[in-house]
Amino acid sequence: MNISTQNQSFVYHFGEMGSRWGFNRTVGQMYALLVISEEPLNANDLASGLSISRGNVSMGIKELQSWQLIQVSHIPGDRKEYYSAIGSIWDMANTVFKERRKREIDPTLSLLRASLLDKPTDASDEYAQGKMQEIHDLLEMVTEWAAELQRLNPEQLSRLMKLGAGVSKMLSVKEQLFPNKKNSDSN
Amino acid sequence: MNISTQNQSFVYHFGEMGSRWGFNRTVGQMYALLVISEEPLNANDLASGLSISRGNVSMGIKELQSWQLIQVSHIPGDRKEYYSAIGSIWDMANTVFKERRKREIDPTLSLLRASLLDKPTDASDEYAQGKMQEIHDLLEMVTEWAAELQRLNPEQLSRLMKLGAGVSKMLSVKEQLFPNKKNSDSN
DNA sequence: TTAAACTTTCAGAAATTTCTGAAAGTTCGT
DNA sequence: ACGAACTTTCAGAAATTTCTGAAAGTTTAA
Repeated sequence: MNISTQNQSFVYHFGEMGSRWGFNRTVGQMYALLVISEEPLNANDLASGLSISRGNVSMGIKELQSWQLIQVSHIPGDRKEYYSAIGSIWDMANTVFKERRKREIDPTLSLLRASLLDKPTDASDEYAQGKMQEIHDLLEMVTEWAAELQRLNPEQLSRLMKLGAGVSKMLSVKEQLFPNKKNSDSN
Repeated sequence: MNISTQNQSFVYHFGEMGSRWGFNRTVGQMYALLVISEEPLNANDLASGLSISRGNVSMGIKELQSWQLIQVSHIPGDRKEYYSAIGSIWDMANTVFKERRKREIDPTLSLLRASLLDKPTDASDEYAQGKMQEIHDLLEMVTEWAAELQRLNPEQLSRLMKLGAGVSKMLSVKEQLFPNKKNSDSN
């Protein structure tokens, strides 16, 4: 298998960026290749397409599976496994978000919660705990919100985003329609 | 300088996580330490507090400055530079978001735009471009939206997030109040 | 202008991550 | 039960990233 020059730069770039998104270069490249190819690919296709070893492909597939980003299929009369990217781009984004939350935010939240249970022993500990509390509250709010948003379907989400700046206008409309309890945050 | 055991785990954890957020372990630790310490710290404090070399601290500071996350100050009669985390936790989150967008999303968007200008040479190129277009549109929408949200002040943002699931209800209210052009996206 | 007090730089060392390829494991048809 | 066709594993090699510490650079005061 070889990749058209047009797609080469996409695959390569995805490799570079992939590493920032939590997986390594080859895994990023593998995923990019699977996303842009209409037909499912087998492990040898990936290895030859990206000029990497068969063993590396095997590990990469395992990784992509742990991210729930790819799907296995079979071709009658062929014993190889064929892989393809799962679902739409929205699904992909959703999955990556959820997965990163699980890997990056959740452990931090646990740690912060645990730290906040300790009694501060002096003024500087107290200051530190204050900051930790702030970080905790922010992370918690953001993750909860993200979870809410992920429950919307792409269509709703898309509409919401297209509101853009309108969102703040909407906020004030909402406040006027349903003026509820006072809004005195400690922020 | 040494760090209380209570804070040790926070600093260490931030180091581990930091690497996922785009900077390396030591830079993450340095930042964590600066965030939770009320008084500004000098380079030696950081080096001894984290048991790392003075040179490493210097590089870390440069990195944190490029992220615009820290501030320099001075103490009368002392020639050392003292560093502290800039602004509130909200500012920090904002800065990290903006910075990551610049480093991770923007280059991808450019690449995708460039790729989309090429004429596809065959059916598989065409399929690939379709996918790239989808990714492009998604990234563009999300970044634009993120930029909008960042323009809100923390208070507004916080109110918006606390709406939680209410956001979808609000969406439909808004549609009823201002039913405008039909909503026929190509998604 | 000199020297003390600091900061930065950067070559090479150390640590970490990723990759290869041979060997071991699995599955399937006969 | 065997062997062909595949996949996975994993020890060590290669590549990459991070860190150290000595040397060079900068700033300030006198």
